[in-house]
Amino acid sequence: MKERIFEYKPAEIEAKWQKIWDDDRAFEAKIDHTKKKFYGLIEFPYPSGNGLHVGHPRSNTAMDIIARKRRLEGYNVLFPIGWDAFGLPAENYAIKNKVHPAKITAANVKHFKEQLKRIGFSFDWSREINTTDPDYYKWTQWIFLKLFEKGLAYKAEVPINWCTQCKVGLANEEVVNGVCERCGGDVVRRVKSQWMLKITDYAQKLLDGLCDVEFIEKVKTQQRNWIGRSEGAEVNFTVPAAKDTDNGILTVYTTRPDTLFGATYMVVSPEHPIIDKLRDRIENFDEVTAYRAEAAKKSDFERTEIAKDKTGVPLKGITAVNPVNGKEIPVWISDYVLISYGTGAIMAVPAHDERDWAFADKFGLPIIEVVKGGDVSKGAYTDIESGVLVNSGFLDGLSVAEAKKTIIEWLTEKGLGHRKVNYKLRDWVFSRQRYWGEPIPLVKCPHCGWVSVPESELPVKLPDIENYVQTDSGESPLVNVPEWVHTTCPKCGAPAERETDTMPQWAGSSWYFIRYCDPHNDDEFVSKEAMDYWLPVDWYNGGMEHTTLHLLYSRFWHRFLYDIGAVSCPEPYIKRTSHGMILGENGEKMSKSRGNVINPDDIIDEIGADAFRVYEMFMGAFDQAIPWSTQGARGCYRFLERVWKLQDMLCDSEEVSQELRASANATVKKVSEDYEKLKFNTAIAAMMSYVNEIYAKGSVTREELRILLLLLNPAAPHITEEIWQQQALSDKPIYKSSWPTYDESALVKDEVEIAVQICGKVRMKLMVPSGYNKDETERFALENDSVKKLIDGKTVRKVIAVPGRIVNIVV
RNA sequence: GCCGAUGUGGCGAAAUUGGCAGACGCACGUGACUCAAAAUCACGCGGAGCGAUCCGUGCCGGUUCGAGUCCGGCCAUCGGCACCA
Repeated sequence: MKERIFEYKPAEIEAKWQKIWDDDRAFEAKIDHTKKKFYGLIEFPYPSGNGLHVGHPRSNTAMDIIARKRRLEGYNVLFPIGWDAFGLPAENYAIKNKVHPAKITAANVKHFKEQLKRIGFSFDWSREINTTDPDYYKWTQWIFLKLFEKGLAYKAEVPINWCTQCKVGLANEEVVNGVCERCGGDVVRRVKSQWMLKITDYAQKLLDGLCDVEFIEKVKTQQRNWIGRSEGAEVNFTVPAAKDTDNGILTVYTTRPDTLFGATYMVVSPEHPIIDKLRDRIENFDEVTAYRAEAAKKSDFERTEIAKDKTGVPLKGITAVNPVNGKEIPVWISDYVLISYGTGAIMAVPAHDERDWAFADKFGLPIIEVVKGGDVSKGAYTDIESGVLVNSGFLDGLSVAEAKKTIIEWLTEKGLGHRKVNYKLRDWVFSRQRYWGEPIPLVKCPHCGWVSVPESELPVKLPDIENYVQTDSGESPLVNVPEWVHTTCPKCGAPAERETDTMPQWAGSSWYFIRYCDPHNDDEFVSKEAMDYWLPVDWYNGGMEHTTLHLLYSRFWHRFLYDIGAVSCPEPYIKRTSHGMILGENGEKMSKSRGNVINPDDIIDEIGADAFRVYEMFMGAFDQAIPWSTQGARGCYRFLERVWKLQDMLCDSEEVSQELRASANATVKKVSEDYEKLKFNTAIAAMMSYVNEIYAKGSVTREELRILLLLLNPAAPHITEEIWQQQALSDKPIYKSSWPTYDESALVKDEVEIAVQICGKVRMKLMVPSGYNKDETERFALENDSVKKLIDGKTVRKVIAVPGRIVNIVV
């Protein structure tokens, strides 16, 4: 082996190439209609004070590999980056230290940017955006106004989580096990007037849209479950006592209208309006009131904690009439019926619903079997496949499916009910009583009501304030800025007040991928040309934790923008994949309190960005949670060092080239395919094997090295560029080169090794000329002397031959 | 409780989807180099046995010439949802 040229010094090489890419503006995307576009997206980070952690680069490196590969394949690639910078940590820091959140955010962004740049991602930094930039949130506000104008934003009284110690409203994510995440104080529900977005209007569209996109199945399933579509019927029961109100009708929602004959009582939720309307007719109103107060006091947490133990109170003096058979049944209230779903009232069929059964069992209510197949004295029979209707008049003898159809037709005809679809999806609570968010651009006028701020006056900027703490009543700190709050009505000019609530963190991230297409446009949120060229996003990778919030919210906004003609495709993302979490070395989730956090800077200091990137991709299956191993990362450094030292093994022997050709071709095929399937671990393993093979031979030709460098470049861009340049493998750098192709015919070797089995057990291995078919392989094996010896004296009963793999001889 | 995923060496994991289980890497062991160590290179590395062989992919059963992979029934771990009628 020749003397080594010089040592592998990642720090020098990486700084050098990062500068070259910057100076060259190598990854800036420009619209070019002669080229096919590829838009690759990763979730833009929240620039937290802790800096980057090793989880971020997993997603980023994966998409960087795809982006770099696409460029080599000739695509015009958009791979942008930005900052999701509104949010609670910056605000909490501001409250504590009386520093403007913008200041700390800017410092964090600077730190994150340095860290990301060190890793060598091929982001288009010229398109960097920041959700807290007024030039950005101007358009977030603009989209909100569109929603408002279309009636999709409305104000409603909804319960929020209120921390009794901090005296602040908390987001659901901040409530952990019923107490405040920060101070451990009790969290109670408090009704507040909030801006809501009518995402429920889009439930069906968001569900249908899933059919047209390539999301991994897990994501689709979670979104479907979250939207929670169910088909059933609304049925009107008459309540004679309520004749004067509601026309004496109480409507329920049920997915089992077929069991209508089995309804033995009704339950309304404690919040149901009918209770107050019937107050004079309810004989035990005091008891009912006490129960309602008890239910209201319970937090959501308590309600679910005691989910299995049913409670309730009968509405004495009130009965309902089952429309199908005229039977009078009692009416109860219980908190197992939710006011927010269906009609807030149910018909209880204890024989065929587990919750109703538990309730009936506890309070001694009658249980009538109407679907045969189980033992309703022991528990509810809920099977809908095999049962047959009984005790059900004209439904007797029908299957559940037939009975459903028949009863719905009957109800519809008589005007007693109709088919109904319900969704679990709730409207989106959109306001926060916080400072560090986009101001909601509305003005409340005593004469005109809520009025939009005119587009020409956007953005409504956040004013500078001193104190970021919410008021005692839980209002946003913006209420303490009278000169900002007091304004005039844009419609009538009368004195009016601005909305002081701000938007949630999800707002800015619901459309950022659109802004990336045209980030510096002052006149529109995106130009038609940019949007038509770049959208939709071809491939979006991100965490599973965003499946039901960010991913659903952004699909909602995009679909809305499509409906009003502002964007030209209905779905924003064609393909969505997810990465697994990186755990600490002890296999637990990385966290400061566990003391198992790995700082990427330390790793890069030791082994360089390339080895860090390679390790993040090699450590295990991309979609699974994997514990970090610094030793394992060092192994990847060793691999790159071995690649570096291939420079000492260069030769121009025809023979060496011949011998490596088949492996090189196989590696191109394997790596090309595995990168696409996000199977980075096996792609890198294949390159390692290829390098091991070269070491076994002791030399490599320029062409075979060239192929390896191209394949490895997306994962380890710096070292591969440097070797490429050192060895003058081309007059242009790799990032301006082309992805290697493979020669299918060169994949075939002269001979293949197959296994010879006797009765399913491997007895020996045999080299067989490749290209042999089934019969030829079989004959070849049976004529082999060693094989003959193995089956000597036995009767061959059957031979199974699989060309290129195996011959199994049954004796 | 419901939905989803996973279960393979000391560890992270592979296995062309029914065809040689453990590729690749970590850790470990032996040797070479070295005064020595580190680094590097070479070899070994599921278990039992000197051996030919036998056993082995969470457990029990089945289909098949052949099962990590398919079918039936369990167990365990992780993630999401959770009184949604």
